[in-house]
Amino acid sequence: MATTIKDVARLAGVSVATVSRALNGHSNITPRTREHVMGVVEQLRFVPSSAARSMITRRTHTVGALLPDLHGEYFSELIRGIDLAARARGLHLLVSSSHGDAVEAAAALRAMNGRIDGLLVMSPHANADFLWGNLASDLPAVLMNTRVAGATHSSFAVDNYAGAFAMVRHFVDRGHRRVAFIAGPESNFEAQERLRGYRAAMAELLAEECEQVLQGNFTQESGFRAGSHVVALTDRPTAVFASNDMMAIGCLSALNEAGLRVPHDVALAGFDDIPISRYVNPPLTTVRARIAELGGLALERLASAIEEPQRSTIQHQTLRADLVVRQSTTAPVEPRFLRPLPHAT
Amino acid sequence: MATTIKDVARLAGVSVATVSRALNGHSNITPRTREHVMGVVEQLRFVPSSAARSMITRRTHTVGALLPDLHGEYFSELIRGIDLAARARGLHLLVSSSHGDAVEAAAALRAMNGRIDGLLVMSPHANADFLWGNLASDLPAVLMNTRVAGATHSSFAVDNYAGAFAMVRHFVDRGHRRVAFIAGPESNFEAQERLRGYRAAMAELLAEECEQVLQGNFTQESGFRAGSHVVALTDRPTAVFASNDMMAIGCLSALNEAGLRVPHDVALAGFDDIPISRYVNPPLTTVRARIAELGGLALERLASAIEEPQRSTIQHQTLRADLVVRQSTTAPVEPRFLRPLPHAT
DNA sequence: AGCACCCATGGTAACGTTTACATCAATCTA
DNA sequence: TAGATTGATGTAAACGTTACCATGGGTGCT
Repeated sequence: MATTIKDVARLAGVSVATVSRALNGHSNITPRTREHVMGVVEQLRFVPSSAARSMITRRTHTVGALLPDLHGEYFSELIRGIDLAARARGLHLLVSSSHGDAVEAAAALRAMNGRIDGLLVMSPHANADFLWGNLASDLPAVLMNTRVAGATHSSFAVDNYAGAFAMVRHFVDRGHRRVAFIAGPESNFEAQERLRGYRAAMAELLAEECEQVLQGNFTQESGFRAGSHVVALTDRPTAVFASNDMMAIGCLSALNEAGLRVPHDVALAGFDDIPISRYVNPPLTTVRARIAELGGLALERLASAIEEPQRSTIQHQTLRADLVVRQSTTAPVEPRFLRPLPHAT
Repeated sequence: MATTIKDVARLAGVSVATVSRALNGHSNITPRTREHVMGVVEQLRFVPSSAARSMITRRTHTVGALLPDLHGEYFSELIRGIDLAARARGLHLLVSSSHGDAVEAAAALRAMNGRIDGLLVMSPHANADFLWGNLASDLPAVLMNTRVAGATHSSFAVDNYAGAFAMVRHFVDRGHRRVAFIAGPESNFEAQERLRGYRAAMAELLAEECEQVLQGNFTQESGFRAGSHVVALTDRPTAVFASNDMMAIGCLSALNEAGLRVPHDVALAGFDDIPISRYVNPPLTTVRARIAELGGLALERLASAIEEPQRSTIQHQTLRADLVVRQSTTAPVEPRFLRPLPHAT
């Protein structure tokens, strides 16, 4: 049988209220009494039941994270950012991912009800109806890289559109004309935005050229397939812009296997700047999405929305997505002649 | 104000007990009544308070995961495996990571107390004393790749020792004599085991040669540094065995920048077989650790320990770690000759 | 027809905390 | 010195659910 606050009270010779006050650091208690009580708490290795506690305080000190399929460094970065910020705030993190469809995601959301004080959402299934239908109306929530559902929730997003646009501009600046694009999953909001940025840039900067969009789903494997496809094209593009780094790496592998060298034969770029991108060969030009920061900021915002619901207003913040130029798009120089990389941080 | 079971009972014209029975699928209730009640539940969008529920049932339907710093694909794979298995069992997942030291980890553990029905542990700080001192004695726990603390908890582990041994044998079979090793963090149990495997194999298979161990901490960056170091060595090793894939990839990058080609000039291998390993250039020879499977198995075991504590015995299971030979250690062939050139015309 | 039994349902006591309110001693003020 | 004030502590009522026990209407058996 677990020890309860009553056991502590009895052994310490005080009332349960006093124990509670000691535990919660209330001011109206003698330091002497507090020490004494805490001593007994230590002795009994007592830990208050968080269930009972959160039943009455209506706080769980836990936030949920509704995430899409967890794959690759993108998500370990995201979770890392969230977890770090959560720990700093003394919040626990309940993760839920891998929902095949909206029904599953909805079920996951329902199941979280009552277990969490707030919710971070990054889900392809998340739209206005979905959230409205499955979220307790008074549950603070912050959206990440998700289709903004009216103005019902705060949101943070990477500027996928501008990032993609900038990348195309980079290619154009370097003289490329035939720039292919490897798209992400159609249902994914980020993928859509990146595609939109690509299309807009192509239309504006290379009006005479046709856009060329290859299918992909953000996995390395799909990048590999797209890469194989690029190789076989009659009018081969001189540059390939994969809409995330994982696909770029898969694509790179396919190009290499086909004997094409990057950037000599084909320039290649990705999106996200996951940590590994610096270390592939050649180092990958990409757009820095600062995923961990995104997660951290979203959590901070959520935490303050939880702490003072009245003061917090709905805000939408967009994080700059900066171009990170590395060798996969720069001059075809033998690696051995390159200077040490000026590593951007 | 949130709706409670009483509101449902009142509106449905039944007692709270009946509503509870309907919700929990008890048998002693008329289908007709159940339907009626569930109708009202839907109508009111009622979700039972899990705090109140777990207070009386002493079940949270949540498992905790105490993990080390989350970095890279290793952890996204691990979490993915755990999350998938947890979802299948209807369990929630509370993650806690990024603890700088044992004190922080202990605090995290304490804080989880009462919130979880069981715990998965993968932590460099976890040893017998640590667990005994901070874990409620009746909390089921399963260890993953962690120093086995007596026989107090079940555990799952990758056979790091055998995997490392096999990799050295692979190098030796291919004619290498000077095989360097990039170690992981000293405090990390897996790193220790891999190092031990390397040392044993060197002693047994290459008795005349000296082992050569370079420092590392499992990050790409440390692999990069180790790689730079390798380049500068007077008696350069012909093979480098990085004790995880991330470091291998970082090392590869350093070797490339220095103008050394893999596997032509130096053979290179990693450990883990994270998904990206297939897609680097050249594809990385490694040892498959099946991380996601490990996480899934550990969760399954934990779940059954939770469900029938009396029947579950303490077991230690070791997962085979198989060699995966790719091009980073095989014949020095120009990539361009590996496949017939598919001509783009 | 009468009796025993079953089973759906209702009433209510837990579960372990926090918190408003009551109490009481001690100190301060006039 | 008496009354007011402060501040520490105790008492008990919540919080929302489940589980035990009681109840009573219906069914089956003799």
